[in-house]
Amino acid sequence: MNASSTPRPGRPVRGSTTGRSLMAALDLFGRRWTLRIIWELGEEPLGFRLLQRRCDDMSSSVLRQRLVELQEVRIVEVLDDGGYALTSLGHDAREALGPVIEWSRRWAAELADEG
Amino acid sequence: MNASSTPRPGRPVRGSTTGRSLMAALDLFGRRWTLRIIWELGEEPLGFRLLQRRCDDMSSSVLRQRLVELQEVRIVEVLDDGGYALTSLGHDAREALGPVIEWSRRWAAELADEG
DNA sequence: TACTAGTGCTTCGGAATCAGAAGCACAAGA
DNA sequence: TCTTGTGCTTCTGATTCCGAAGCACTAGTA
Repeated sequence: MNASSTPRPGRPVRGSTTGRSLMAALDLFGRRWTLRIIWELGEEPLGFRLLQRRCDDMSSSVLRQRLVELQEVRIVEVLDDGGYALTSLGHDAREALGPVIEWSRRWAAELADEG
Repeated sequence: MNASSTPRPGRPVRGSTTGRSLMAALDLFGRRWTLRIIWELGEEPLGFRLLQRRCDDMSSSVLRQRLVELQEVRIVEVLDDGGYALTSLGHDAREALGPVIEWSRRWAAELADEG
């Protein structure tokens, strides 16, 4: 794990010299499974293995990596009982994903017209 | 390029496309540079090399790959003059990203409090 | 006292993906 | 003709991801 590779606003991001917060967010979200993890955790706090199952049995090594990254940037936190949960910031992020979900329905409908 | 590997919302199953279309979207967006490309193309249509520059000089091979994928799922189209542009569906997707941008600002502010 | 089953997490080899330099064919301008 | 810029491909090495295996620990069961 290279901790310093986690994209953060205010600092240069992978392939970026500007460090604009949006680019940091796009980089963070543009990593496999991160969006999905945020989505699944939004429903309810989950333990490691259960969360893994919800994410189509993604590999445990990557899941662990993502969880560390998301903790570093305060989107995910560990509860007293050891479970993983979204922080308030994390919940905001998930809510911000709402329109994306609506869009994906329209997208699905449009693509279905052609097969 | 394996064309069939591009995530698409599944065909309607038992009258509902809801669950799977979101997962397909999360998978599609969870690929490096995809979100960024949609974002940059939202400003205006761009040629290949200019788009590449806007995306922090990402590698041309990956850019080409992403553009093919995004064309397959009707988010990006090629104009008569050869430039790349978002389709109307693509513009909708970019607009759906609006709340994510607002969120990223709050995220930046909160993370700045600690360093 | 086992024994079992579940947990969070790590390790590691191979597979898939990405990065980035190089270069090709083409077009427009000087 | 010579240059410059374009879209795009190909190639090699680096990075990332996958996934099976297994470890240490806990809770329950007998």
